[in-house]
Amino acid sequence: MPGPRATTRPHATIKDVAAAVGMSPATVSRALARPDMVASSTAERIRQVADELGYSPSPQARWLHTGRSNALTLVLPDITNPFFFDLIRGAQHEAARAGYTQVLVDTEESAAQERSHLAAARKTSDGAVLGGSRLPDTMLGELAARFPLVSVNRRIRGVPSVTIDTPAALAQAVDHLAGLGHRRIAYLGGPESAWFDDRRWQAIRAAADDHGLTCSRLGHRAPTMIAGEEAVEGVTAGDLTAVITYNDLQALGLMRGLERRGIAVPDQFSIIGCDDIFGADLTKPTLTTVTGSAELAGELATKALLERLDTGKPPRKLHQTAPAHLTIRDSTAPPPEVARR
Amino acid sequence: MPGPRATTRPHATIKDVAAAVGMSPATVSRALARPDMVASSTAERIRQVADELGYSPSPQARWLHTGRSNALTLVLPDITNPFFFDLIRGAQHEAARAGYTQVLVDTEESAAQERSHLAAARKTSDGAVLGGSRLPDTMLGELAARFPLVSVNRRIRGVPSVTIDTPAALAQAVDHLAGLGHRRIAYLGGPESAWFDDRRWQAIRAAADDHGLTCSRLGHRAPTMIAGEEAVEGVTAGDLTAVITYNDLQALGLMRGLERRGIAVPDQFSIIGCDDIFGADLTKPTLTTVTGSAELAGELATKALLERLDTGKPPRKLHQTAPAHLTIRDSTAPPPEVARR
DNA sequence: ATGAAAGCGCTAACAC
DNA sequence: GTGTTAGCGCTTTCAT
Repeated sequence: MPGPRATTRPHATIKDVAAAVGMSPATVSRALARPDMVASSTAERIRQVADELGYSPSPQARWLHTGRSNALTLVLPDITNPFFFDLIRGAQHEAARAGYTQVLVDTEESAAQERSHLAAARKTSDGAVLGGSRLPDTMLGELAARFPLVSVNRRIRGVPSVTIDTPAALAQAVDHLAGLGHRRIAYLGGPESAWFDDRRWQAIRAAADDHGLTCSRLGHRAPTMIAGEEAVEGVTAGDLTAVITYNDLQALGLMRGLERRGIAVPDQFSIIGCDDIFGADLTKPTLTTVTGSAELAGELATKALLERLDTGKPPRKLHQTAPAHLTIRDSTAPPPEVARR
Repeated sequence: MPGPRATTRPHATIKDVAAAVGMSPATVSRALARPDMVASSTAERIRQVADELGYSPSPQARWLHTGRSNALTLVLPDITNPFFFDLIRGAQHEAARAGYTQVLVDTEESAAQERSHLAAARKTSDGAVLGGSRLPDTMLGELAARFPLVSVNRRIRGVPSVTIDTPAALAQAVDHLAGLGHRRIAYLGGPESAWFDDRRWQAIRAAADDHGLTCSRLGHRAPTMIAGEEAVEGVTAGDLTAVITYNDLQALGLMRGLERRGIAVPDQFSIIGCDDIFGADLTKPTLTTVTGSAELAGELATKALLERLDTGKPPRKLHQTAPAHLTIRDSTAPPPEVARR
């Protein structure tokens, strides 16, 4: 019985090619993988016949021997967050360049999903890049010992990582606000499970201290526009004149929320975001934010992963940093009390 | 010699499990795949041991017999176009639900890359969803005969497809403009290789005719913000009062371009986009545009692909349509001559 | 209900 | 330079 797959004709196999050229499968294998181990004339002939038959070796069968699938997995907490777009593209570029296929999975911010996806990734790919993992450090450390892993924007003992240096740029952001005359600012936090949340807060607070600014922390919020919009109450409750948010999505939401309340940005209130996602320069006012190349981070992470795969050892530079800087746009201005003078 | 992969311990195999429970690999295979073919007590024991050993069958080895990789490929011309984000997520959802892995590839608008990626996809996955293919119809038709394919937003003879019904919504868009009093409108075209470009134009022209509007076609442009911004000249050259663009990216770019020229949207000029991407409601003015669920389209396409895989036959409904509608925001208003009265 | 054995497509020793 | 052979992890007859 033909069965369900009868409609798609099976691929030509190495045997078909071998039969067609009247040689053994081994010779065909060599001709294709290591042409120098074979008479150049036969190599040529085999290549040609393989082409005619549309043959190319099956990655799966090859895997049995080599243990390599030539695929990498990119694990993301939320594909729809624009921040990840460039990361995806950077990683994809680098993977393709090295002849690897990229598998993309979205864990939808769920640690459980991340676990199961990683378990699957172990079987189907040679390694994984984790963009903002939600799993505990210990688990990631253990996993990384058995399965090549590179973490993006989260530093974990024993796990190679690439981190965008947003803390440095956030210090610039505070400088910027201080320079404008702001005295009372705050940080609108991200998810508790986000490794970077605390780092960003520390960087901001330290810089605020340097300038003698009052700086409070406005709890933990989801990294979404909705969450930013909902934060309006907390933001307007005190006597703040500026807020730095965990990410741009929050900043955009907050901006919308303030506008709806009739609070003008930046005249009455300044906002600084983080990530410089698509859309940050489309709003009115455009968003002052921290720009770091997620694309570069994706490239570096994949490169590190590939290095690990090639050498079998952790990459030379275990923890890498990609630069970031403050991009000043229109959502920041002197606070009302200064502007009025 | 240990070799490069010495650091990662190999997975437990079916043999390990078999040895651990003192039974044959065949029984283990059955216990896991068809528990009903095995004594329930042994099935239970095997499952438990497999768990302890962290064993699960290798997809690659399984592929040798079944010819199935349990992976689907999603082929996109440009990952960074926000339009595709929801498509990605919808497809991913559906794939995950059915126990499939999703492989994502970005062809960067290149037909050559698309070809080579599809060739690779044939080996590594069971089928592919094409989001806006740039390949000729004939090639896709032939390929689809050998490899399960579903096309999104492009209808091809013999290839199952899911199309977002933007033409219907664009007719609404023209109605909307006519209702506001516009008499001379235009369509800013997309890439020539985009199947939908002509369809959109036809829909707009037909609707314009119905209303007795003058409607011109403003050539072919890349589906990017830059291209939209560059189109300002052409748009302002005539005596137009409104433009409908191929997609939102162009619309956003055009809006920016007009603003820079001091032309007020919507008071002096109305703009309607297409896709309702992230950012379309962030701009000021917010963008009137055509909203269609790319997520739904991704889901439907993947569902159709899975049906094809399960039954071996083309899906019941070869060509599906996902609804779309006009979302009226702030980038459209009566033209100056009407407003003045 | 379970086991033995063959074989999927390919590669890598090991002959010759 | 090329062929033979064994075997990767798994499923599936075919026996028992």
